Amino acid sequence: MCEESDLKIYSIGHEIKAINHVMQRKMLASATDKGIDKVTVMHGWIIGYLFENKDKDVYQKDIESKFAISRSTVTNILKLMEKKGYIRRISVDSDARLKKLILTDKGAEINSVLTQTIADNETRFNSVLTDEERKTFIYLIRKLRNGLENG
Amino acid sequence: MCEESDLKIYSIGHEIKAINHVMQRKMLASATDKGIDKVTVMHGWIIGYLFENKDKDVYQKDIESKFAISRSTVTNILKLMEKKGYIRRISVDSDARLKKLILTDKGAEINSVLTQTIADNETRFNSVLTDEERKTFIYLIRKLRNGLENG
DNA sequence: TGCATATAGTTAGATATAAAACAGTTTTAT
DNA sequence: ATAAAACTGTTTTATATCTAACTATATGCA
Repeated sequence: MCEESDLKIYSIGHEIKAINHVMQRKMLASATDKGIDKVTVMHGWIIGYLFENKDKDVYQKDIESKFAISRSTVTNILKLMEKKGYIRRISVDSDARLKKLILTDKGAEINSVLTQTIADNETRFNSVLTDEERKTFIYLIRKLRNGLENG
Repeated sequence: MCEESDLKIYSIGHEIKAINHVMQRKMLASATDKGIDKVTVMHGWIIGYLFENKDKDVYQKDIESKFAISRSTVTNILKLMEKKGYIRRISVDSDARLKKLILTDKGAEINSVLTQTIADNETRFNSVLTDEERKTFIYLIRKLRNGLENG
């Protein structure tokens, strides 16, 4: 039970926060370089997702499941993104409950500027660990969560 | 580059959130059972830390480094905890910059009720994985972070 | 047809979180 | 001695996050 191998939840949380933080810094640097809005990592991911799926219908609920955030968080984030002019949220006739998400020109511009940075981040994130290590890591974090949930 | 072994930061974040969530639920259940305030996981950790170190001087900056949260977040959390009556924050003569943290009786009572739940959480968290797996996990998450930071 | 249930999204309230700018206080170096 | 630098904590501003209660709509079944 030595300090080194004792696992604290807040320590893991800290590593994750640090990882996010590095990504955020790189995105801010790119945005400043290119003279575009400084967007958060999550905004960047959502913009990228909408760009990739611009030929399909994407609704708020899809963001919820894709990024595993609560419904109300989705509302908040997307409202803010709309206010900043990156997306529009449009009611559709087929189902009045849904709001379809459309990337604006401004959103698309941000995507084109940040795509490389985000891709670099993802690539680096996936190249730091070997394939084997990455599989192990995913296995372990899921085991941890399941073990805790079913305990 | 198949979906299964592709590592997304938000996926990891999601696992961590889920883990925290399980702990939070268990703490709320305990608090309801015993008729005490419902405290957050972080409040529980801080209360436990102050109880363990009640013979030592603990300042706000110690919370900052112990739990790896920013200075302003520490201010917010501790102010809230003081408002709820779990702690007091006292200026000391030796150094006017410091605020010493004192666990109140109410804080100590919460500690005595939640200690078992928190310890159970920690124990389970540390028994889900074998020693070997735990070491591997810590190694991998640090490698991930360092690789990203120095890339 | 019509009611119960499920689904999509919003709002309110609470907490967490960080960066930046700030105000004192203490230490260090010259 | 004093000026610069470092340290500790606060405030402001902005964002993220959840739960619970809510509105509105759609679907399914009896």
